[in-house]
Order: sequence, then C-alpha cells, then structure tokens
Amino acid sequence: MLTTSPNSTNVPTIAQFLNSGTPGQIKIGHSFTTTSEKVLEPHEHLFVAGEAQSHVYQVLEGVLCIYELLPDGRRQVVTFCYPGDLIGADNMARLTHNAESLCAARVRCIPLKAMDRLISSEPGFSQALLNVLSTELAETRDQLLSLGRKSAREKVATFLLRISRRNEREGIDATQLHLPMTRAEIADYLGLTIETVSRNFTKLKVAGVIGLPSSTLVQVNDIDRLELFADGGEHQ
Amino acid sequence: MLTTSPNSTNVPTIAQFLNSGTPGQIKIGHSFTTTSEKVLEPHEHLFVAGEAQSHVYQVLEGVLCIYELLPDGRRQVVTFCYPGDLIGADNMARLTHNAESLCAARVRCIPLKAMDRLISSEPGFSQALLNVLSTELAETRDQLLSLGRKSAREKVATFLLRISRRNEREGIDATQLHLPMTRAEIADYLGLTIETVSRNFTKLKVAGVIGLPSSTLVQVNDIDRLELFADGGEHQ
DNA sequence: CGATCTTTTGAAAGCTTTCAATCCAAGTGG
DNA sequence: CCACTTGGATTGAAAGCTTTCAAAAGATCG
Repeated sequence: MLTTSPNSTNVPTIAQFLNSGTPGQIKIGHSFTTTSEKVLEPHEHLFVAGEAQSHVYQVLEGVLCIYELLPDGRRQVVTFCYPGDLIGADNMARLTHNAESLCAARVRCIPLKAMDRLISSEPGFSQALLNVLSTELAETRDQLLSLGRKSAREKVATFLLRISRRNEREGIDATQLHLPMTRAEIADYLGLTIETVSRNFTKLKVAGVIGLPSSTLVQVNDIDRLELFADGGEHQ
Repeated sequence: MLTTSPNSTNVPTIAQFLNSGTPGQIKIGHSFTTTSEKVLEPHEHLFVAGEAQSHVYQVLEGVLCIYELLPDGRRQVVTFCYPGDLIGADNMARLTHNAESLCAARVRCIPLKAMDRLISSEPGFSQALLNVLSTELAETRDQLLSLGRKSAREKVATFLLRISRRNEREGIDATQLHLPMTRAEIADYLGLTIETVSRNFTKLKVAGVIGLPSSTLVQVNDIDRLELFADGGEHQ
C-alpha cells in the first residue's frame, strides 16, 4: 500500500469497509456487527480530553472540530471533520483532544472491538487505515507550515483554498464556500484572533478575490489569485 | 491495537520487526530481505520534495529534520528524527517534504516492496505502523498548539521540555540537553526567527530555569518551572 | 421590536521581526 | 603560538504586524 496513492483503486477505502453491510451494520468476516448512531446538537461534545476511548466515530452528517486546550483556556483547533471523516482512528491522542460539533451532526459509533476485528480479519483494512492516517499526518504538517510561517492574510487564503479543494473533491461547486464554523472557530484553527480573521476576510473582499454574500458564504472570484495570496506571491 | 497504549507489550514495535534478522537483514515470513545503509554528511539531503519515493528509512545514527518550503523560501521544520525513528512511513507526504541531516548520520534504507511484504505477511506489522503514525499525528497536533497559540518563550520552553522528555524515555539524563540543531533550525521548527529564539534562551537563563554551558548544551535547573513557562503558568 | 450573539471596524498597545552590530568558538595559515 | 577568517549566536533599536480594548453594525429569535 505504501506504493499506492490515496486515490489508487486497488486498496479499498475505509468507507468501503464501514459501509459493507446494511446501514447500521459492518460486515466483519462472515458476521455482522451492529453499530449505533449518535445525534449531536450544535456545540455538543462527542468526547473531552482525558476520557477513556470507547469508540471510533465516522461523521455521517454535519461538521465537528477537534481541539486542544492550554490550562489558561487558549484553544487550538486541530482539524475540522466533515462527513466521511474518521474521528479517533489515532488512538494515542485521546488524552489531550476534545471533539465538538459545530452544528447539528450525526456520527456512527464503531466500538473499538469492532475496529480490532476489522484490522485482524479484513485484509486491506489496516492498509486503508494507514492511508487515512498518512493523509491526516500530511495535512497536519501542512497546517504547521501555515501556523509557523504564514501571515494572517496568507493563513486565511490558505484556509479558503483548502475548503475550495475539498468541494472540488466532493464534486461540489468549488467557488461557493459554505463555512459551517464561526469566526472564533476559524481563529482558533489559524492561530489568530476573531478580529484578525474578520479583517483579512475583508481585505480579500476588497482585493476582489472573494465576495461575502453573508458571513458564512464565500464566493471565490479568482482562485488563481487566491492561490497567490495563500503563499505570499501577491504582496500588499 | 486501538485499545493498546503505545507502550503496551502485546503489540511488537516497528523496531522489533526491522531488527528481526541479522544486522542488515529483515526477516519477512521465512525469508530475509537485505537492507542497505546510507551514510549522510552533515546537511546532506536524504530526499527532496517531488522525488518519487523508493524507500522508507530508519535512523540509525545522528539526527535529521523533515521540512517544508514556501515558494519564497520560508521554511517550516516539521519534525526532528532521532535514532530509531522512521522516515517516510507516511507515504503521502513525499511531494512536499524534504529530509536533511543536521549532523553526520546513518540510515537504514528499506525498499518499499519490503514494507509491503512486511505489511501483508507479518501479522502485527501494520498495527505497529499504525501505532507509529498515531503517535506522530498526536505529536504533530501538539506542535500545532505550540505554533498557533504559544508565545515565543512558551514555544522555546516547550521545545526544551520535549527534548528533556525524550531523554527520559531513552534513559539519558533529562537535565543535560544536547541540541544537535542550530538556532536557525530551532527557529524554523518553532515558527520564529533566530534572534527571537536566542533572546528567549537568554530569558530562560536569566530566570534561572536553564543554564547554557555552550550554545548546544542546555542544563535544566528547574524542570517544574520550565513546565510552567511552557504553557504560560509563569508570566513575565 | 427588543435582546443577544456574531461580525466588523477603529485606535492604541505589545510582541516579534527586521536591520545592524558585536561577540564567540573553531579552524587556518603565517 | 597567535593573528586572521568564518559561521553561528547574542544583543540592541526601530519597524511592523497582530492583538487588545472598545464600539458600532448585523443577524437571529422569541
């Protein structure tokens, strides 16, 4: 699997395994395991730091964020999780991470025992998991570059670009970006304050790169220039 | 494996698999695969962004860094790799990442085909790999918190604390920290400039938390206060 | 339509960077 | 053995970008 790209077709994806039974079931070997679903209100926690891990979750609907806290309350959003994404596949992190829904959401709860059985009895499942973790690691490292070396405007542009590309992958219009998160959540993701995030949305709007029909809807007018802004090619 | 902690003993570690044969060999099933070694000069590249991936590497001696670049040359060091660490186990990242030795180093080169065979024929190998990636992901997310939400002094304190803890795990004196990297490399890791890194080493020294016998040797005088500094408990 | 929460905008403060100079350690050659 | 060179580290002062503090503008909901 190490030789295959994430989009390669000869290794099944996690989704294919998890959707191998009828809805609410996972086929493991020749038997089926029933999985439960959990409905989350907006801003409800799926788990908080320090809890023993009982399940791995798959987002079915809505968007969640994973975040870390400092003792004094400063917060860093580590990633946003969209439908299809797996939460908790990285078993190590449970001591320090929290998971919270941004909006009404629904997740499938997969008991750890089922994960273990999938790993040991479904050939290819652990490869699929390795692919998931590899991709997450690469994206997280990319975010390190944003947080460590980019200006506020570059961070915001990079953030929008990432959403646009996700849309593209999902076959959704890559120029109409719906933001399910507040400015505060974007700020905590980008290592900025609410005000700086807002100011830089405005800057991109004034520059004509984006439009802001509403605060949660971004219209990308010029994706090439947005890319320039994202890594500093366009100065101001 | 998802239920086991990284230190659990019922899942072999990657190292145990890779050292299963005589030196220079890896036992895969009932056969052996010969692995080569590569010696690196200080500041020699193991690979650069865009190269096709041919091997996974295991650090045997010395320290390397993985880094990413922006088009204008700004650099973000993503991680430092010490003996025992695996480089390239995350197959996705090879397009954007570079690996460079900080000092004279030696790595074992494991062909991707051997990795694939290990994954498919050695039960537990992919679990061990999942553990490695999980740990890396957790550490990288922790670094996100540093880069996004910590002040320069907190970043430097966190950095030193991390090295101290690594020493502890390795059974080395946790109060004598040898830094194999320059201030520039630390700066690129922490998202700061050389000068800011230097100033904050000095601040910690003046505060009595550390001593600096030389620029590459840190004496930790008070690890509890260093921890306070690391997450903002001690203001100044 | 008032109440509340989020977003936006403004001005001053603060922290890190930038620019510059000095210091220091190590290696070289006279 | 010591002056000289060189690259890294440290320190200083000014500039710059983001934050903080504050207020106004919008949006949502009963």
